[in-house]
Amino acid sequence: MDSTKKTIVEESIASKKATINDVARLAGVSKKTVSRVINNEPNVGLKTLAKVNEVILQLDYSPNPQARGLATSRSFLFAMIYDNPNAAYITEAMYGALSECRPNGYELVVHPCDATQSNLHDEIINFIMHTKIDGVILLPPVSESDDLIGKLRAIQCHYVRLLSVISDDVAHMIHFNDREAVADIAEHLVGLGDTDIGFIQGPENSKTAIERRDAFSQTLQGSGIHLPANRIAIGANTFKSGVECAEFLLRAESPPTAIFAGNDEMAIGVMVAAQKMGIKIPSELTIVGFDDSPQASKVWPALTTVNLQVKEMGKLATQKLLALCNNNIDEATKIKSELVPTFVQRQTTAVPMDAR
Amino acid sequence: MDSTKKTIVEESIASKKATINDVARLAGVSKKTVSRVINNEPNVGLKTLAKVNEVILQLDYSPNPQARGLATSRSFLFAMIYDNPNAAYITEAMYGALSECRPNGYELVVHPCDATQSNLHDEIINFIMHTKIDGVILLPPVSESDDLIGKLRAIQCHYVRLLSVISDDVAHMIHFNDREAVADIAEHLVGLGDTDIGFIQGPENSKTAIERRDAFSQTLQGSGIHLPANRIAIGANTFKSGVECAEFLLRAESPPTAIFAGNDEMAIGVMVAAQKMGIKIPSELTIVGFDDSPQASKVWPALTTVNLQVKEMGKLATQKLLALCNNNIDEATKIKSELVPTFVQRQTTAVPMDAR
DNA sequence: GAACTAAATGACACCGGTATCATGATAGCA
DNA sequence: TGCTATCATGATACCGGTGTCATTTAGTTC
Repeated sequence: MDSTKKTIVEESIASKKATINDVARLAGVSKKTVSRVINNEPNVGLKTLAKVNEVILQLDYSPNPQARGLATSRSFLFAMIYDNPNAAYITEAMYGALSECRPNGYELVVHPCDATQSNLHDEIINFIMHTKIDGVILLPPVSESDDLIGKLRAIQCHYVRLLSVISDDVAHMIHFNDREAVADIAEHLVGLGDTDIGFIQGPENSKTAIERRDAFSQTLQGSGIHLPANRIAIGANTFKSGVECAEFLLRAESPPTAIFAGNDEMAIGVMVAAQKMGIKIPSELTIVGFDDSPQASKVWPALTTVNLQVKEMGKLATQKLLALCNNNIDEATKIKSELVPTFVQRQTTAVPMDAR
Repeated sequence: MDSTKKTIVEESIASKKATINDVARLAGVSKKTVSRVINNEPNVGLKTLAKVNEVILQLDYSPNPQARGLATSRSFLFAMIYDNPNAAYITEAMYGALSECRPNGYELVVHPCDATQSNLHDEIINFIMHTKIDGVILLPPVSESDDLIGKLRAIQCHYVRLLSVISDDVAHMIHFNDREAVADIAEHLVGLGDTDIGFIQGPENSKTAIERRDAFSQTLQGSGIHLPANRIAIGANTFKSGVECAEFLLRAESPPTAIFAGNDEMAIGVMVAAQKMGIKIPSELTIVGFDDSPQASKVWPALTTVNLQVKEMGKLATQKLLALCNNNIDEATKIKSELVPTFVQRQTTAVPMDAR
């Protein structure tokens, strides 16, 4: 009764969300003038500006996104498109993106997809056409497809891709310098005194995976260490493949003293495989991962890895997207587009060779 | 040159997204009739129906969501609101929700939030008002707040909450039967022969955490086992607090032989703490978690836990939300609203007491 | 075949913004 | 003082759908 009454009152208050006409009437101007104020258009008198802003505040007015979208054929929606099993990676990127979306009146729609799907690209294009998404952020590995980018260009959809290899102009890309990070790892291992090192790479069709392998091999080469083919195992960036590849490498007659896995998932697989086989970490086997996933610091011993700064990437990508949507390509170009991952030393590389 | 030309042509083709007027003209009917067809309204002639559908297919027409939204004051957007550090939980829930959103023409917006923020609820309400979100899915623990629900009701926003404790009508809630799952765990431990058991609970202000503790304590009681206060440690559902609580419990003069942690994060913390202290799992310490997070199967030994079926919850919640948005409360009520988590035995509980 | 009912369809206003263009006001300058 | 040039503002059409209500068409009934 009392509560019912209160609810009704509250509803009636809440539901009377103010429109631009309400603001215009109360401020004694036309709705076009209110529109000017909302969009920071020039040529509004100072007194008018103040009055309109006052009324906007008073009515807690905010423009109807649907109406605005209809008039301008925009949706004020960005989408994050990913095909990536790493939940932490995704949520981090989302946090970063949202930190820029919200203050600029955009919302973020999620669009996970299945890379094995044959018509994947068309499905994505369809999604964008039907929802009128203003721009998309592409996470690796789906960001690596130039075919998809071509289709996005064709429908004039703004995009920014997160990539480990430079393959677009800087206005449309955030690039994390994998080579440099991988070099750090190689040098770290060399510094520990390891000379017989195993490597577990990601899938063959991933540019990132190949890039990491080549950078690793080349840096080792620079220190006079050769990475032979039988020390390379090809995984699928999954925990299970990490276990399998580790078993393969560690079952060799004289196994390597260190293993670098192309991502944390696989590195943790290596740890589990080693522990099952009774191999002590790090005194008998040094392990390095890549990603700094949350699990890396939640295993024992804690995993040495590389932090990709995914949140920061999501943030920068969104800044670029916002610039692109305002047709300000210059600005999009100026925004930082390269991040250097940071090396994170933990316990899996804690014992130098001469102390083992 | 050639490529430029091609791009322009593609653009011109792509940009001429058909409108309802195009369909109407080509089908020789009024746009209102097309609207009827789109919305499955009754009273459309069979021949007309066929013709319109044919043209729709031919033009690859789909209605403009902004225009539709403006006319009906809907946005065709759902939001997932969460304040939960567990990335896997979130992405699973998202997958489940999306599997229902997409076929029904809805998109999913993400809205993480910060529980420590003082004006959290108002911020959420603001978000919904400004974006005209049609309905929200609330993940725990933010789903536990009745204050927030009251505010949602006041602005007439549809919602469905994921909860471990029944505290709403079934049309607005998916309930996972924690008590039953916790009872399974308690019985499992008793079955192993453990009688001295430690418990790490989540934060005091979480209903779920309290629920789990009470259910655990009561089930043990039923088997004649008492859970004394000094065997209970209060954590924060985080890895770090799991480590700390484990250290507290295991440093006792005669430590428990088994520990049940209120979630996997903390359970993995227990594992790391035990391993640091040189305690063997499971031969010297039995451990059980709760959540079946991806990590649970990626630690060694693999963690015994409980699978909450989060994806399924996201799916069911969205089904209810769709029904609610169609003002079909009956249907929303009928959709399954209770899930029984499934017990997942792995290696951390592999050795019965008499074999230790 | 007239009268009546129900089904099928269309005309038109409307949702809440933006874009275009016209108009009024103000200031600068000859 | 008169005449522009520029700034400030408003009138009105429009974006692409949906809701209301009037109208046409087809089907019954007697």
